[in-house]
Amino acid sequence: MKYTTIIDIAKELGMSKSTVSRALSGDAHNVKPETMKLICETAKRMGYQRNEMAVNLRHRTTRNIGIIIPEIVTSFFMNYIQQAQKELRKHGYRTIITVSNEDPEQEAENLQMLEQCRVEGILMSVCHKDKNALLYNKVVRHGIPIVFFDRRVEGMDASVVCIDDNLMAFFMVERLIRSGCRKIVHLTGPEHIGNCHDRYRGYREALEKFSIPYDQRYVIEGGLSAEEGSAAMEEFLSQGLEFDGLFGFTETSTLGAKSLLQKKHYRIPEDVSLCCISGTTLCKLVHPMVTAVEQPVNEMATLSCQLLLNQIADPNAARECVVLRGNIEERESTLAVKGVL
Amino acid sequence: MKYTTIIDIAKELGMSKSTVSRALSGDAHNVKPETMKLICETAKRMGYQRNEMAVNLRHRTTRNIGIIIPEIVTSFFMNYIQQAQKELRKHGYRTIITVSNEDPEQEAENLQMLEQCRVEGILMSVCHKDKNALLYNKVVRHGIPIVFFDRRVEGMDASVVCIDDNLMAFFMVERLIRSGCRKIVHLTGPEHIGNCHDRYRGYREALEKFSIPYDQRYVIEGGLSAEEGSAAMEEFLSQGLEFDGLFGFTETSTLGAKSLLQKKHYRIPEDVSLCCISGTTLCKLVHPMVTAVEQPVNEMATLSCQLLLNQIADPNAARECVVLRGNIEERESTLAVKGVL
DNA sequence: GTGAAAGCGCTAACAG
DNA sequence: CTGTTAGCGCTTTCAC
Repeated sequence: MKYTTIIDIAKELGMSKSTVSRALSGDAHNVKPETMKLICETAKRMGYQRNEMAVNLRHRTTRNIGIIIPEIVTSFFMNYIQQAQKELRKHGYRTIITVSNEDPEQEAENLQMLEQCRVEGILMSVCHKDKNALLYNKVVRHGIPIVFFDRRVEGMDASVVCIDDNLMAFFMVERLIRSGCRKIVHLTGPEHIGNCHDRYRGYREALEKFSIPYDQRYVIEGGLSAEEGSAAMEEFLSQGLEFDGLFGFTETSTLGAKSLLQKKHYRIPEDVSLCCISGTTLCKLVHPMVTAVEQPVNEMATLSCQLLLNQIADPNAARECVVLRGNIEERESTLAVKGVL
Repeated sequence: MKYTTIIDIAKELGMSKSTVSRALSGDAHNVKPETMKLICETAKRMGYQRNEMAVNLRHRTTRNIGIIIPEIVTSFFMNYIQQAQKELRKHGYRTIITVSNEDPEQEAENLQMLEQCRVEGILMSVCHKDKNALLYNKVVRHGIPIVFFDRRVEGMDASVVCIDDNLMAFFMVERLIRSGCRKIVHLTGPEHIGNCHDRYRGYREALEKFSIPYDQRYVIEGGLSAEEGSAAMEEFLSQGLEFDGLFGFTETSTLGAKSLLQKKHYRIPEDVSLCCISGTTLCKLVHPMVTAVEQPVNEMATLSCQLLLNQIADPNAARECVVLRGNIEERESTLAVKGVL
């Protein structure tokens, strides 16, 4: 397998590789139209494919952007990537996607790999709120701009795009309360994810607003996945406490909890008792049992790409911290029942 | 932003760049241990990051594998990527992921981009059963092995890993029939996706086995997404035909159809009336209303990676066509109701 | 409008 | 064990 090079083309046509290079990079100003046409045609005929490595090496720039996400099971990040890729491609950038699997070490490896591929900027959602913080700073100081999205990370010299977790959580819990819930379980997320602290605060603030006493037995770590959510719910149930509402951390863990409740033949007031913050299609499918805040994932992607590109264009551009607001999804109840657990 | 090069290190230590290169690539056999140590330390101190472009250019090989998938909304492909990436990384390969958005033109672009990045092989799930077939062949003939997965494509000189759509569909529909369904709607997929023909055949064969007359009004194109599935269901309902079961093409479109039925206050026999073939967590979450064949996505990923690596190692390795079998998921019914529509 | 030559950062013979 | 040299494929001055 031998790729055709500009030298092959030059030989074939008996001219210098410079001319071929010029023609192939569309420098109409410096090559006769007929030569141009001739070269392009033979290039096509010979199946020429420009070697990006060589170009990059020569140019000392790659048009590569790295994306680092913590997981791939949630559709949120998929949607993000989809949109970001679209946006970046428009500006002639390729994307290299890497997944850290919620593991800081793997994240560090990914970061290094991206540096070795000489990406010009990085879009990143961290897997731990501070474990790799020094590393991020090192990369940024080295001149590779990073834009953080979705997951909070503190004290970085970088732009951030995220949603107002605290406020959204407050809204959600407030809704539960207004619809009659008083004993609300809160499935939090893993301690190392910054956002869950903000949501927890929102939960407490909402309770406080309505003078509902806080009981820490109602707060339980529910992980990220459905399995974890389900297990956490089981753990909660084992305490034998009464409850009438649930506010979960991820959509998936919330659904996991719900499916456990169903298995145990709990009757759930379908339209209000569960809620979570998400950015996914999942909610929309899983019939109207979950009241959710929809994360504005497209906006997040577009914005973070823009911030990154700005910073690539002008390294001294001001860092920005954009806090987006989610859309609370009102969804009609299909089931008439609205009992208690 | 200037990256440290081996020359910088060589200068710093007053030795030749070859020695530095040797040390940094761990050639312990040809460099004195102390020099080795010295070099590695200064490299670290100076923040050296090997330039992959240069290495690739020199080596004339990239350790890059391209992945082309048609869409990113279904979790199936996400799971696939996750597993494939893990597998390939184990063997020292990077992955470049591209999404075609079900658009053959974009797929062609992706293919070209991957060639320009000199990937050593491609894992590919096509977006159209024949539109780019010539192109695929061209790439393969040029010496870049492709392994196709999940989506069928005919007449390629390449390995394929897929599931037995025909048989799985037959199983599913048979189950519906055995549980009492007689008027089964079939939401097929887009015509250009090869798999849906196999599933359609399975549907017909099952009907035939039980001597249930085929009525083409019960077969309707349901697209891929929830929205499409929902719209298709609406279209079906407008015909005013009775039905008591549904066999969908994708999990998402099936769920879309279900959510429409719910909105219209249909009562669905929760545990048997709907079914689809999928490879996702979605099914598991969406309480036990969908009987599904679980696509063995991990197996598919592992296998296709292996086939690809084999072919990279030995271009003349025989092409294989592996047909996997899905697992029919038995799921307990949580709702006691089991009425008719 | 075209060609000659230098060099991006690295590796791999070939000498010593 | 280490240094010298050539060259991967391409772009880009600088001449002509």
